Amino acid sequence: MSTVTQRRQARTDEIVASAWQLARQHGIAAVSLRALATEVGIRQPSLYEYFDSKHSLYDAMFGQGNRQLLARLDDIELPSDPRAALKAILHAFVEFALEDPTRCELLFERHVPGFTPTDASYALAIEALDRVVTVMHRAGVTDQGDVDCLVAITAGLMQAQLTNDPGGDRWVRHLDRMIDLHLDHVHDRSVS
Amino acid sequence: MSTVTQRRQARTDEIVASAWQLARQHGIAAVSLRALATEVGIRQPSLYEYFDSKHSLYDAMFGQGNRQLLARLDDIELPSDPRAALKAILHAFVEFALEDPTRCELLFERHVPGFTPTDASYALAIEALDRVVTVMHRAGVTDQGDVDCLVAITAGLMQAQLTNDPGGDRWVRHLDRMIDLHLDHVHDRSVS
DNA sequence: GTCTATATCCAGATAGAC
DNA sequence: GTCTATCTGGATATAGAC
Repeated sequence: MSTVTQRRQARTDEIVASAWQLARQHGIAAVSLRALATEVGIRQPSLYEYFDSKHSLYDAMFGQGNRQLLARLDDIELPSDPRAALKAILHAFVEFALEDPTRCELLFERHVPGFTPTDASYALAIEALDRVVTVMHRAGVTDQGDVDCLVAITAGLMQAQLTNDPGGDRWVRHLDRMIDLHLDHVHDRSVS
Repeated sequence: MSTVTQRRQARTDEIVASAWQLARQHGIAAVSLRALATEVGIRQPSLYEYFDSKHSLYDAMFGQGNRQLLARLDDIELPSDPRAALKAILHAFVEFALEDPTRCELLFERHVPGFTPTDASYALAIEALDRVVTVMHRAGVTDQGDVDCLVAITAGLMQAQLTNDPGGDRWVRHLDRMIDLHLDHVHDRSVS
């Protein structure tokens, strides 16, 4: 990679980082290109050297967030016990979501009116979900309905936590219990 | 109530109804006072005769939505069996939410940046939740953690349904099964 | 690649005549 | 109670000089 390309990439990364900072301060939907340019230390039109539109800025943020999620899922060492492995990966997912509510807004909620990720960025989100589903399969959760339920339960606890008590654990502390309950349920059905 | 007051109230209701209509077309956050005035057939500044600010318009919508929810919960005939009653009221809740995604956005999600309901309106939301919790208590769900879980599970299924398949039942069709599973779990614990 | 300047459009809110 | 006119501020995006 040429030095020019490197510099450009570094600048782009810096802009995205500043955008996240603004988003954390005022909400993901309230990021304006004016404020972003000020934050970076350039004039607003100069941003168009790096992003075709505000939409493409959001897409870059969406992609980066999902790459962070994938990296996180890569980092965890999955226990060999399938049930423990499922707990581990779902915990990692929830922890990732809770540690940055703003990132959560962009990645998992619909807080940016009119924004839809490009296919390339969306593929990253699909891949992350796929990894979770794979671990579910290994734990014996093969029925699509059961997968849907477990995903919804995890998301429900996470969402309630984020909305009502960010930083606390009133809801997410029940995650393990809910996973056990559901896995037992799935297992009981398969043997009967 | 005087005729003048009646007329004024009728006009106010009409404005709120038009606001809901616009919200359903373009999203709850995209309601503008200009478009609203056009829809009603008056000029934009005239809206301030009925609402002090856009915030207070949202608050009126929030209050109306919650009053509709309370009316719905009043309407259903609760079975005498506590478990059946819980299923009935949670189904009513979910059905209410799914039949109008836009109303859901304002009542249960955070899709209006900067909007927080007044205490009076928020009290209605609390009352609705209280009614659900009361039925939970009667079904033996007395532990706050269990209440939180059931609420989160219901919301999780509802949210997944709304986001991924509005109008369908891929997620919400599991609601009864999840309620049974959870109630059995609560009961097993209490006898052991 | 960054700038100044500007186009274009939109928003919520207020003043004051009628 | 409704209007016209306007204030004030914001947004994204583009043109073209340097």
